[in-house]
Parts: sequence; structure tokens; C-alpha cells
Amino acid sequence: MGRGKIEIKRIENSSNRQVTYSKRRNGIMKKAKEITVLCDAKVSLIIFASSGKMHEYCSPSTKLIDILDQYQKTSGKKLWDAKHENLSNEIDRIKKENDSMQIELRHLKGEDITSLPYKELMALEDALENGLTCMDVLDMAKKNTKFLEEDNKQLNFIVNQQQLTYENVREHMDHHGYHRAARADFNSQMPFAFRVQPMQPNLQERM
Amino acid sequence: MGRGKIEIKRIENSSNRQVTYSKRRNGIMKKAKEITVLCDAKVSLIIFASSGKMHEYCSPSTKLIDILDQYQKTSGKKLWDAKHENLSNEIDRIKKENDSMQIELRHLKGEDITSLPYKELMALEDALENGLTCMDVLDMAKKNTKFLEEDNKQLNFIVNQQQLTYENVREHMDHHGYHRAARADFNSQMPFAFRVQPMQPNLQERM
DNA sequence: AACTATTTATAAAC
DNA sequence: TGTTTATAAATAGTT
Repeated sequence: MGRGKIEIKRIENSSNRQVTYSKRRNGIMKKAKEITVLCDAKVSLIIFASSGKMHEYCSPSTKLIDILDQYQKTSGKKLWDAKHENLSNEIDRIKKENDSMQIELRHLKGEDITSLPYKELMALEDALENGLTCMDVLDMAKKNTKFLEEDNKQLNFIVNQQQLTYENVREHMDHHGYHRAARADFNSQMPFAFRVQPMQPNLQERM
Repeated sequence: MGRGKIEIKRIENSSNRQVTYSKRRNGIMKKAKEITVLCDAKVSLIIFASSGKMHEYCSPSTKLIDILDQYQKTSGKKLWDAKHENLSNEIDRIKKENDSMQIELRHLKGEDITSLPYKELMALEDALENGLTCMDVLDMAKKNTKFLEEDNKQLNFIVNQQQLTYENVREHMDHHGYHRAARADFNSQMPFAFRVQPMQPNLQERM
């Protein structure tokens, strides 16, 4: 449609190409508008000139994003969904990081590891694999030590109390002149040196 | 361009509209292809009929996604970026959570170390300076734990023996009919529940 | 869907 | 770039 028929192939003359581009671009835009109005169609038209300049048409009262959404649904082709996936993956990655930190935190904040149920132990294993440091394990060890020391203290206290009792009872028996045989019996039942001292006097120096 | 001129307004007759849509859609598609070839343009054309049927054209050796990317860059308008904002926001949120946890972790770890008794801290420092690895320190911790556990065992043994003794003595006294008052005395000296159970039943499993 | 009279788009020239 | 114009192409109405 013009003074002469043209072949549909790249126009080599740059300025001719530019002119034709401009004219035909307007033509397409007009057609796009027309079909939108005439036929109730939704149209998205995006054109980039080789120069990089962009022109677009999008049917009125419609957002390009909606058209593209519908495009994805209708065609089944993914557009930003691919990007979406990347972000989702990052979220997953960070969430995992989060989880292992939370586990680490819980443990550092003090609950004893070995008292944890199996599940949590498995989680801890994961945490270790995910870079729980030696320091963390040391901390746990320290907590354990503290427990043991407390146990020791209590046990020592009890033993001492028992010894005191023993001595009091013996004194009592002595005082009241209980039968010699009974006292021998009693002693034979007490084979240990009850003067209990802390067996590890400077525990904290060992760490 | 046809037998008669038409106004550019919605074609009310449904089947006419449908026919015109089909014809014009082909026309636009052809034009899109032509401008692509003739002028080196990149074109994305998406058309939805009111029926929902979709047709698209995208210039060859180009992906729609690339055109849309370029669209976003060139126009500054956000397409899926808007949708991604939600995900990005979640990532930000989680990352913040992460950061504060990391701070908390550092804090806790720092606190743990600085709250150690001076001696212990110096010892640890020395150990690390002298090229001991984390492993070595862990080993020490384990040894310490073993000592404590042995102490605990011994103490438990003693406590149990003492209790046995107590029970035997009482039985002995009962059997030989010692004075009621003496027995009362004896009981009053034993204020503790001697039935000692390991307070940390699975110490060895903690490390 | 094919036909065709007519409108519209546009290539070439200015 | 914009206008003109001869002509190709598109298409509205018809069959």
C-alpha cells in the first residue's frame, strides 16, 4: 500500500527504515485501539525500535499487569513466576538459617541438650552441620558441668548431714550406755570414711 | 476500508463483532510481524477477545520476558515487581529477624564467656593462645565432666550405704528391743529423705 | 469462508 | 520531521 509494493524484509537504508518504523508503528497503534473499541478486546502492544525507544499501547481501563496475569493463566507460560521462584527459594534458605539459629539460641539460653526429645536432638544435629560453632558446644558443656557441680554439692551436703547424724546417734548411744554389741554392730555397718571432702576441689580450673 | 466506512465504536451485533475481531486480529498480527522484519523492531502483542481467547505475537528470537524486562527498565513502571514486593518484604522481615537473632546470639555467647570466673577465663585464653584447638578444650571439658560424674557416683554410693546402715541399725535396734526413747532420738536425727536417686539420671549421655 | 467495493495505510517523493 | 499522492493492503458488508 504505497507508491510501490515492497518486499517484507529488513529495510537496509537506515533513514528509510526509521521513517517506515514511525509510520507503521502509528498504524499498528491505531489498529490496536480500534480493535479494542470495536470488538471489546483487551490488547497489550509493546514495541521497541532498534534504537531502544519504546512505545506501548494498552487497552483502556485495563492494567498491563492484569493482561500479563491473564497471559500466564491462559498460556501456562511463566513470566515472573520464574523470578517468583527465586525469591521463594531465598525465603526458604533464610528461613532455614533462621530455624537453626533459633535452635542455637534455645540451647545457649540454657536448656540442657540431652534432656531434649529425639526430634530436637535431630534438629541440633542439623544445626551443627549448619555451622554451630565449637563455642556453642563448649557452652553446652559448661552448662552440663554446672548441673554436675550442683549435684555434687547437694550430695556432699547430704553425706555430711548423714555423718553428723551418725555421730550424734553414736554419742547418744554412748551417753545412754547402750549395749557394747549393738555399738559394734553399728560400726560394722559403717565401713566408710565419712569425712567427705569435695573430691574435685577446683573444678573450675580444669576448663 | 471496506464496502462502507464504519464508526470506531463497539460493534453491537455479536457475530459481526466476532467476525471483525477475527479479521482485524489477523491484520494486526500481520502488521506486527511486518514491522518486526522491516524495521528491526521488537514487538510484543497480546490480544484477548472478549470471549477470553488469547492470541499473541512476539518478535522472533526474543522472549516476552525480556521485552517486559526492558519495558520495566525503560518505562520505570513496575509489573511483577509490585507482586514481588510482598515477597521482598517478607525477605526483609525475616532478614531482620535473622539479624536480631545473630545479635542476641553474639550477646549470649559473649556473656557466657565474660561471666566465667577469672581463673577459668585466663585458663581458656592461655589454652587458646598456646595453640590448643577447640577440640582440645572440648576434651578437657569432657574430662572434667567425667570427674564430676565419678564423684557423683561415689557420693551416691556413700549416701546409699549410709542409708542402708541406717536401716540396718534401726532394724537391729528394733530386733533387740532398744529403748523406745532411743529410737525416737535416732529418728529425730535423721531429718532427710535418704532415698537418694541420681539427680541427673543420664549424666553420661549429656556430652 | 470467499468475494469485492471501498476505505485505509503507507511508500515514495517532496 | 510533515505533507502529498499514487497505490497496495485491509476489511465491511455481502454472499
